[in-house]
This record gives sequence, C-alpha cells and structure tokens, in this order.
Amino acid sequence: MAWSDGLNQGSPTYEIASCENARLRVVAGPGTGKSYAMKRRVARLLELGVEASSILPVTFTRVAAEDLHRELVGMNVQGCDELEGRTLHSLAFKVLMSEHALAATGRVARPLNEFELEPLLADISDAHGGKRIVKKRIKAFEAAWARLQSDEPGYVQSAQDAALERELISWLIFHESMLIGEAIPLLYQYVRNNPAAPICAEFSHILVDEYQDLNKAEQGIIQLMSENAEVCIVGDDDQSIYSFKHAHPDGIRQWLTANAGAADIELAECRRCPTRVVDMGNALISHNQDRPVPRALNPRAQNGPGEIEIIQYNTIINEINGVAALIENLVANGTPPGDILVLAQRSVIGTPIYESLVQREVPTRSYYAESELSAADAQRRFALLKLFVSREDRVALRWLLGLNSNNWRAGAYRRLRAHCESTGASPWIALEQLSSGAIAIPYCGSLIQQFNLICEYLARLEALPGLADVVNELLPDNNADLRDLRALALQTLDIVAGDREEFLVELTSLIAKPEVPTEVSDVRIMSLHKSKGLSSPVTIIAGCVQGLLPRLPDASLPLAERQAQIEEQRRLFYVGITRVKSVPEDGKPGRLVLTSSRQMPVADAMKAGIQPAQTYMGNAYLNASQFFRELGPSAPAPRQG
DNA sequence: GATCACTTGTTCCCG
DNA sequence: ACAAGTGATC
Repeated sequence: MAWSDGLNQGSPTYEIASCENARLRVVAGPGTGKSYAMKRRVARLLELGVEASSILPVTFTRVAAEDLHRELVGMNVQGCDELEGRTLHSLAFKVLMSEHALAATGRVARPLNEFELEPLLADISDAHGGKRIVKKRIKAFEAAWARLQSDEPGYVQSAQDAALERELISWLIFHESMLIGEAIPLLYQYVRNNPAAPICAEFSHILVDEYQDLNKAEQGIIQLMSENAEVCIVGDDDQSIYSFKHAHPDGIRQWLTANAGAADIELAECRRCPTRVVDMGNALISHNQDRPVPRALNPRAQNGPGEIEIIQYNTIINEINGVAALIENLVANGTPPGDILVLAQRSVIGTPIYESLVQREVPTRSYYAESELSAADAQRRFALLKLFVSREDRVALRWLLGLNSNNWRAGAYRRLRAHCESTGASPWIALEQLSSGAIAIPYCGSLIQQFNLICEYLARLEALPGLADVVNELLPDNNADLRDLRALALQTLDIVAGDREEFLVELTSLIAKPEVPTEVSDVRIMSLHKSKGLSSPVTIIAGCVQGLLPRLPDASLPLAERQAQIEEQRRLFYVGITRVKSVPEDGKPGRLVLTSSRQMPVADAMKAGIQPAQTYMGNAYLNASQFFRELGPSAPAPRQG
C-alpha cells in the first residue's frame, strides 16, 4: 500500500504526510486523526528510501509506540519492521548505555523500582523539608530543574535545590543505582555538552507525538538532536495535562516562534466524536483564558449527535452501584465489554466500581494498580530475589532492612551508611560484622535483627537445588498478590534456566515491558490521565464533583497560579469527554455518561483530596462539577439517578 | 540526653 | 498517607 492511497491531495492529512519543510508543526484536536497522518508521513519516508534506523518516532507511552509499529506493519510498508517507536525514556536509557555517557559520570544503570523509592525518601526527607516537598523537588530534578517553560534546563534554582541534588545523587551513588526519571536530565546534559556525540547526528527525521506533554528538558533533548534532522511535532495545547512533570501548553505554542519558517498545519475535523460531544467540548474549552489562538473542533455530521446523559445520585454508594448496573445492563443487551471505558479521577471511586462489576461477573480490568509489584508482599519477595542474586544489591538490601518500620529505620541506617562510607565496607559486609559482634554501632539493634531475618531466609533459598525451586518458594502458586509476578518468573525460566543474574535481568525486562493486548475484551477503568490516546463507544466519567473534577487549587496560591490549575483541570475534562467514539455504520452512536453524587463519607472525601463545602455527621456534601454548566446548551439537563 | 518505635491528629492528586 | 507528639530504649 502506498503512503498516499485514499488520501485527497490538498487535504490536511495529505499535506502533513507530504510536507517537505524541515520543520513542521501539526496542531491536532482530539479525534482528528493525527496518528493516522503521522503513520502516512512515516510511510512516505520509508517509501522514499529513508533508512528506518534514521527515523525517530517519539511517542508518549510505550503503548503508542507499539501501536505505530503495528499499524505500519499492517500497511505493509517496506522497512517498517526495523522502525522503532520510542518513548523519550527508553531512548535516553539506550543512549546513556550505548554511548557510555553514564559510565563517564561514575554512575550505575541499576534503575530504582517505584516501590524502592520509599527508603530513599525516608533517608533524605527529614533534612529537606519532609516527604511531600522532597517528592516535588525530585520531580523538578527530573525535569533538569526547568520548572517553567521559560526556564533554561540544567541549573538549580535555589540553595535548597542544590542541597537536595547533592544528597540525592550521593544516596544514588552509594546505592549504585539511578532514578528512572533521571534518564532525562542525564541525557539532556549529555547532548548539551557533547554536540559531536553520535546521537546528535543519528537521525535524519524526528517525529514527536503529544508534544504539549514534553517539559522544557525533554523539548531541549529533541532540539539538540535535530540540528541536521527534519522535525515534525504533533500535539494540542488544549490537551496539555502534565503540569506535575513541568510540561506546559506554551511549549507547543512557542515552538513555532523558536523555529522560524516552520510549516504549520491544523487538523480540526473531529472524526471520532458524536457532534454533540464536539459542541460540548468546544463550549467547555472556550472557558480557558490562557489560549492565544482560540480554536474549535469541527463536527462531522455523519457521526450523528450521540447519546449523552448527565446523572446525579444521592450518595457515592448509589453512584457506584448505578454506574455498575448501567454497565451490566449494556453488556446484557449486547454491548461488548471492551467498548466501555470508565474514567474516575480517584481510585476511591474507580475501585468500588471495579469491585461491583467483578461481583456482577462483567469482565473488567482496573488500571489503577496494574503493576505486578503493587502488592507489598510482591515487593518484598522481589527484593529478596534481587538480594538472592546479589548480596551487593544495595537498594534491595536497604529496602528489606527498613521493612515493618514506619520510618524505614532511617536513623540506624544513616549510621550504618556513615560507617560504610568511612571504612569502604559494603553494607552487606558491615552488617555481617555487626551481626557477629565484630564491630558495634549504637542504635542498630533492630536493623541487625532485620538483617538476621533476611539472612535466614536467603539461607533457606540457598539450600534449594535449582532456580525453579527458588521461584516456587519465593512465588508460591496459591497467592493472588503474586500471581502475575509468578507468571512472569515462570515465563523467564523458560528462556533462562541456569544463571541467576541472567534470570533476573530477563525477568526485570519482562516486568518493564508488559505485553499490550491488541484486542480489548474487558471494561476498562482508569484515571483521565491514563485514558489519553484511547477512544471508546461508551465512555462514562464518574465522580464529576466540584473539588475532584476540577480539583480546587489551594486558596493561598496567587490568582494566576490558581487560574492555571483550573484551566488544566478543564483540559483534563476536555480530554475525558472526547474519548467517546461514534461508529454509526456499526450501530454505535457514541455514548457519554457523566455522573456525580451529593454525599460521600468525609474520610473518603479526604482520601480523595476533596475539601467538601459542608460536612455533617461524617458525610461530606458535594456539588456537581462547575464544568457541567460550561458544556453549554448542547449538554442535556442533569437527571436524578 | 539523644534517639528509638509507636500512637495520635490532619489530610494536594495525576503518568 | 503523612507529620507531629508520646513514652521507651540505647
């Protein structure tokens, strides 16, 4: 199939695919076919004979990368097999390893699992303003300290930033590890300071999807790699929802001024949504003030108006049951479960809906806790496996030493670490000496006790004859929390039978790259952030209450800041409602259901971060989201559920 | 008397 | 889930 098959010359899609300007920006609203246009552009390049290895498609998620690959294979474009879509993270890791950029900094590429961050935070947060502040600061560190679109990446902004960076890196060096998010600042520094590095000339064509979600450091990496490359960026400032990683809608807006002479093409026809949803989306997003070029989506008449409902329940319990019953009913009447998408901004709302659906025997998948490593027990056993493979895995040891303590035994561990740093002994060796009484450090009793437990367990594993027995002991068959991890471990055993280290490497990479199912057959429940890039014939957004969607900014913040936060919440809701897909020829008009409730237990409200307007007898009283009113006249009147 | 583990009040999430 | 407050322990 040729890249231009079925495209009308002069149509925006054709223009995007064929544009020969070395700088091209595509602004594409939700459902306007940007992935389709990108795919055609890549196909054209491959047909022209551009080497697949010199094309870099950057996507926001691994799923999107695999989608692109699959679609190109489906088009049967020559060379598509070698074409690899990449997330910036995976690119960063690959470059840091292959170009020895990491080795030059004396760092070790042992990434920290999410759960392994806990002891790190416990170890450094006391001296740096508490856990919450430190977490925020680490986010800024991962953005190379460029918090604003106007910031230059690579420079700390305050003495506190500098102090945190010193202590963080010192911890990471001592533990011979790195943060996953650290790949971005490290790659930024590398390409910034080594303009002659191979990576800066490796690609002749760079395509970036979801550009509005790149922070300044990520934008900088693209720019530094594209001196001699043709660049095409695609995105939508109205869908910028990642301010918590310091991305800003101004990034994609200013790209045009920073790249003089660039071509600019807009995709405005919403091919996905029912026309009323398009009208509602346009009305909603027009309430945002920070929009230098107000745009609107064009509805596609043949999609039909769609079916839209807004329902308010008395209590959160009724809302959860109401949504579950609605879904059960739809499925009973022939809607495939995979056609239903439930969005809820907090798991306190999403998880009960999930549980209710499971009880009703509707096939459902929750995306709140998707990892094999979400359960505490799975984390413990995985850490033990790491330590079984290497006693010198300092992160795994640190994690296990802190177990069953609410501050991860930070004080005692600090003494141990100080001892290690002054003598050069590794933590494992020092602990062996402490345990045998060869040396003594005050206040380390409970740490040593914990160490002895770890040793006992490892000795038991060592007594087992083979790796398969170790897997059986560590990840027994009868435990639901361990099921997914066990499945991956068994899968790994088939590939690597003997060597421990190879086994762990293989297992770790399987965990990092979960298989993405091509066919969705379950009802999906997730947050609005996760729904980006998805679409579904039935979309339900639950928990549309003031305080949750939008979440209300802290009153102590400056007005401009509060305004910006509300506008991002509005963009989030805009992303949510535009997930609805109309396929009239298949009898799927596209259905959007927005629900809210009047009351929920105060404890749940607090857990979800809602500051209720009023509370009485343990109940929080809630109002429907302000966004309902902003949906304009195309939205139906809310009804009681 | 410094530092520990554990209990008691408040509660900024989202990939 | 976190930060601050409490008797208990080194």
